[in-house]
Amino acid sequence: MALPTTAPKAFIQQQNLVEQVADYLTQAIIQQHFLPGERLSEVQLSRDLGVSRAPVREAARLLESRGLLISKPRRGFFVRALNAVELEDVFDLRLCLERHAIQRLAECYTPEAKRALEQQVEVLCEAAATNDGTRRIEEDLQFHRLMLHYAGNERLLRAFDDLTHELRLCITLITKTHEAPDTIATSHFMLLDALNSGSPATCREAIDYHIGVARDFVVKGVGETGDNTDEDLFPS
Amino acid sequence: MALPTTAPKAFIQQQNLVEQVADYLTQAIIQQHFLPGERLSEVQLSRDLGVSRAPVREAARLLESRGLLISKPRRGFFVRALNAVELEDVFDLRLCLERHAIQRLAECYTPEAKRALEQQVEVLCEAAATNDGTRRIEEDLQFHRLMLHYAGNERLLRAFDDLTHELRLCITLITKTHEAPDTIATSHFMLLDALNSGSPATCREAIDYHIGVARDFVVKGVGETGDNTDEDLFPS
DNA sequence: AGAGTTAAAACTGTCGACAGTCGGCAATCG
DNA sequence: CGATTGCCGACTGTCGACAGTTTTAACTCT
Repeated sequence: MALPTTAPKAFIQQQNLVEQVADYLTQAIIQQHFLPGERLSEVQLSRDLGVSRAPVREAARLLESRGLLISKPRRGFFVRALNAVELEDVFDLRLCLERHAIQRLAECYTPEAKRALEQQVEVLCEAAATNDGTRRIEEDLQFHRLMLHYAGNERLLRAFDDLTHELRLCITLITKTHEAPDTIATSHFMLLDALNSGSPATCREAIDYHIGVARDFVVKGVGETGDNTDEDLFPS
Repeated sequence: MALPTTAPKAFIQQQNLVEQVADYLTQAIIQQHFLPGERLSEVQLSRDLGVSRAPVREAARLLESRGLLISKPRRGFFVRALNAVELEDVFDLRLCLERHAIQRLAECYTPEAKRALEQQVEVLCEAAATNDGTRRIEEDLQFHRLMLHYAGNERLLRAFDDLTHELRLCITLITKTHEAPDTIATSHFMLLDALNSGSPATCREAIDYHIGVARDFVVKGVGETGDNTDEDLFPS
């Protein structure tokens, strides 16, 4: 009963309508087809997508749990908008998670993990040379995701994934600004070197610097493009 | 699937049906009226609660995002069961979050925060003297929640809340085991002392010790009561 | 003309129903 | 007697509809 390694299920088993709608909404929000604070009409969405409202509602709840949408009772779902404080909080939590992860990883830095991370840095450098801002950011996030993965704590990885959804919420704002490919490369090689050294202190320094740079970059980008400090958008 | 003894209809009167169902399910799961790995039938739940399936489905999705349920396509929702590895991961992430929080808190330890935490320790000590295991644990968690709260990062607090839902999944298993009231008290006074000292190193030591004790306590409790290592319950 | 009031339109929350699918059971075949 | 195949029941995924509420727009009065 052994199946071929390449999953044939992918061809046969079309995924749920809920997941399809969720994917569509996620992409639409990330690509700013729906602007922050904008209200999403269930009926209009279901009409546009050719499905009923039930899958749309469930998909919206899914995205709400991921922090991409906010629901107001009897009002519907709104695209989440991050203000400056929330953005700081997101990066602070990211620092918290990645500090922990890199130190755990340093404790059990297998050759496999080393190889995977080095390969991903190569891919990242390649992407950094292009003009595709979205791809640069995705490959960057993928590198960090790999770090979290090889740190060996699934729950930690899930927390990181939850966070990246919110990151993507505003990160497209800065895809236009072009960070120098060299900077990106060195920045990540520093992390690899720190892992090779095996020193917790060095790892911590490296990740602190790395995320600090990323935070400044995003905060600056959001500040320039116009931040969303409208408090009405964020009911408790 | 035996219906919990508490009258269901009484719950369903006031706010969002979805949230009411979610609260009901949460309580039922925490109080082990639904056992880990057990399947929840949408139709039966909706019949028992006197609502239609839509709110039940949405509530189930909510609980899935909180890690209390797991959905299998075309099969339905199952009560999440934590195996030993996942439990370790949960406590590792908790350590990560609380380490960060207590150090942030030490940086901005206002009198208000100090007072609130001291008061909560009093409440906790009072609860520790009783035989109400659930209340002991809730007051304990509330103390830690306050720490996270006064650390001043809403997103960090949310991550912690997400985690506590999973903690409660298995924590009731040990409500019977009775930790000495003195131990609980000293354990938390240590944290207050560390915060008063203002030393990051001391804070870190205190929280490491504190959570280490809690982890050992829970892991031991789960090990005794019978762990759920059934891999079938955890599809990717 | 502007502010307040009221009526209509649109939308969300909830419901019951239908169809496709999954798991189990029995009958059949080797 | 064991394995396989076809069938049956139960359940999930999805849909369209109704009721209550919110928003919008028209309308009246000053």
